[in-house]
Amino acid sequence: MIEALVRKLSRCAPLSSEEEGVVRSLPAETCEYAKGQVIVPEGAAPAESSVLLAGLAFRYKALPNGTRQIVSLHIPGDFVDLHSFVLRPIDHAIAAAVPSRVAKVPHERIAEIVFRYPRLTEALMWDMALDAATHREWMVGLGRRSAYERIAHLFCELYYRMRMAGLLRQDGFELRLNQVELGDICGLSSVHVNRSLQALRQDGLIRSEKGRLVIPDIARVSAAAGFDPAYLHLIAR
Amino acid sequence: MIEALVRKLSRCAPLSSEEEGVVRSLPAETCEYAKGQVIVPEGAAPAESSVLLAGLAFRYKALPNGTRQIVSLHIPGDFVDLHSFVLRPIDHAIAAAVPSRVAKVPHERIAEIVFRYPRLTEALMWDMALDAATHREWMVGLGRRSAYERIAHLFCELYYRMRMAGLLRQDGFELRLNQVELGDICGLSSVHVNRSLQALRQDGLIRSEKGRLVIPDIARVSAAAGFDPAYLHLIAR
DNA sequence: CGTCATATTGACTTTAGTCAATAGAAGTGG
DNA sequence: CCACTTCTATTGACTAAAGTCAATATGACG
Repeated sequence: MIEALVRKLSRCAPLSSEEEGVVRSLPAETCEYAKGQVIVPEGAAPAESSVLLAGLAFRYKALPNGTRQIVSLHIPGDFVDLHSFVLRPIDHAIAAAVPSRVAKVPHERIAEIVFRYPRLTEALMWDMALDAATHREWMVGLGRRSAYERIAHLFCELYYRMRMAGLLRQDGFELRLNQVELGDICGLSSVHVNRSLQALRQDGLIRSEKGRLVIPDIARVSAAAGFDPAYLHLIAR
Repeated sequence: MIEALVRKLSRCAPLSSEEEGVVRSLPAETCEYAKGQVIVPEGAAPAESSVLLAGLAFRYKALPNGTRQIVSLHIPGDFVDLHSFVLRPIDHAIAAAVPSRVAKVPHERIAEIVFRYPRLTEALMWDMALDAATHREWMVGLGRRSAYERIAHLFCELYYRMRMAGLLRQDGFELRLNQVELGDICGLSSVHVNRSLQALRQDGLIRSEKGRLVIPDIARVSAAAGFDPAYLHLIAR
């Protein structure tokens, strides 16, 4: 399912069929990871970057006091650590949130792109920039939004990203994150996540089915969260 | 003072003198901005990226409720919005914190680099990646550190960045940010910033002189903040 | 000397965290 | 399919961190 990456990169600019072929031929191998397994440990200097093909992965930084902050969440089609091509060692760990399949792209292949395919290089830069834009939106949530809004905002973001990746199924998508993990994303304790989720359900904004999150009215949740999808640079699909 | 950018980019990999020349010739013009002036408004799609030559600038996102979150702070030598080359419109505003001089680099010049100078392209990608790494460290602070630690951490980061840029003067540096701005960086109210600063001073970790911040013992502040400079990718100077 | 911005303080409120117990659900081996 | 373990969710009682509001200083500057 490297196609998801091809589609994502073509959101930067339409790719020629040659360029698409280059992207398709990037993976050297694919690896499977179990739920909770570390894909790249913090401080490692991998010789390849990972593309998530299936599952759900996140990047996090562990603190000396035993807590951690999850700094990004990745769905299929995401280049999880493209930046490790230029910035090593990496400043965070990467782990699988659920059983996941990952394609490994050797850094030499990326170097080749930078040498020979400027338009594709721009697409890679675009992907890095999109990642950073998402970081910024998360910072806003962590710094200035209430617990309720943070969680609602995260769900809105995932709703649109899942939709873009073709993973939305009648107003809902698979999401197997527990409340501790949601807390590590939103900078909250799991107890407070629990209470905020209850409030969101009470208000009819979300419905949780086993491993699935349903958002019956995305406009209402967006309003509650102060969510504006502009930073995701979506395109009509 | 485009030299600061040349030096910064060569932290990725040594640049040839030709490549250095290319960087030096990037700016098309330089602009002056007054304290508080907006350099690029949120939602704009500039045709050039800004390099800070002198002063202090920050990027921020404004929220509907009137608050804002500052998402990055820039010192001379920083490419403030390199990403606007590939990701437009920009998702945040850029403003001068103090009177500042900014060089404008037309995006065509960057495109030229991507077409003809792969090693320099990698250096630009490195700069983008470094920006994102800083975003991530800020996320950790916003999500998981106390007010006291957040402020101490910010000061540690600035200490090392200033030192790298050659702007450190006997354990201190110029820093003209008021407590409201510090609050917008750290996700705190100005009142709480005030109290945390008092605690930091009380503990002998910092000293504030008019427009200057002095850190007599960086090791002690680093310990208090849980600061590890690895994410800044410093090099020996 | 007065004005404006900024810093400081006190009193009080709110949000979110902590701790500990209980309840549910999911998965496992027999 | 059942008993059992284990993880996850939920609840209550209490604490602590940070926010709010409003008043008062302080300081830079024209």
